[in-house]
Amino acid sequence: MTTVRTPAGWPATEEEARAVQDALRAKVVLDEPGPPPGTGHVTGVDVAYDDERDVVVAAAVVLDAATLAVVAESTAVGRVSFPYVPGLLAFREIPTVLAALKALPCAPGLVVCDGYGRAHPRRFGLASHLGVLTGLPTIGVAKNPFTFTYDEPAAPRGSTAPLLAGTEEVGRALRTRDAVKPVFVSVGHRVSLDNACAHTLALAPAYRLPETTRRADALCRRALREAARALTAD
DNA sequence: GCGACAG
DNA sequence: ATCTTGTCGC
Repeated sequence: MTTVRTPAGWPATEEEARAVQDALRAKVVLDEPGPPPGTGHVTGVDVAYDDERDVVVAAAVVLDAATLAVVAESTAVGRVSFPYVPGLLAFREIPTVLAALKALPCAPGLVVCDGYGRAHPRRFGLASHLGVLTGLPTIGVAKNPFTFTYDEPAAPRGSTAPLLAGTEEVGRALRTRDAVKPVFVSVGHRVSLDNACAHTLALAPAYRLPETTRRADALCRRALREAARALTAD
């Protein structure tokens, strides 16, 4: 597991962090469809915390998009680089996630993030931020609607409803299982919203959450437990 | 001003 | 995110 520290010049205040988002937002690419679902690699990234010990662990798990088989995985440990502030989640997760992505032995392909992309107060959530920093196609799949509104999608798996900021569609509520609470999909970087939803559905054949997030979540939790055990052992 | 608020 | 046992159901 690779170790990272907070990058020099990392925002120290909420005001600085918002300024970074406002500056980087112009670099987001929204006019590319992105890779076709079911081809190449799809990579899930997730993070687990131990605020008590000031430890954060990120995991990246690469799947074969056609079979959903695990192709490669990596983890990285770091220090908590920012407190949790709604709208500024990226500053808490990104340094360690970047390290995990860099530690992968192969190309990540499409990156699936836990959280939002365009569905964000300043249209620059975690997935957008990670996309701009890496140049990779990214999408966000969140478990909650944040502050946005939506009408309940129809009951069958595959049904969608717009996720709205006022009248602007910033993402989509996507039903991945019949009659089960939808997930909330938004575009990160270099992927269309239609394609982001198609990928998410293809990645969730059996459970509400995409296999990418499930795998990354399980891996970073296990790695965090092991890291905490190592710190306690001495 | 107050509360809500991805993880 | 994280704290946490059993339990109902396929």
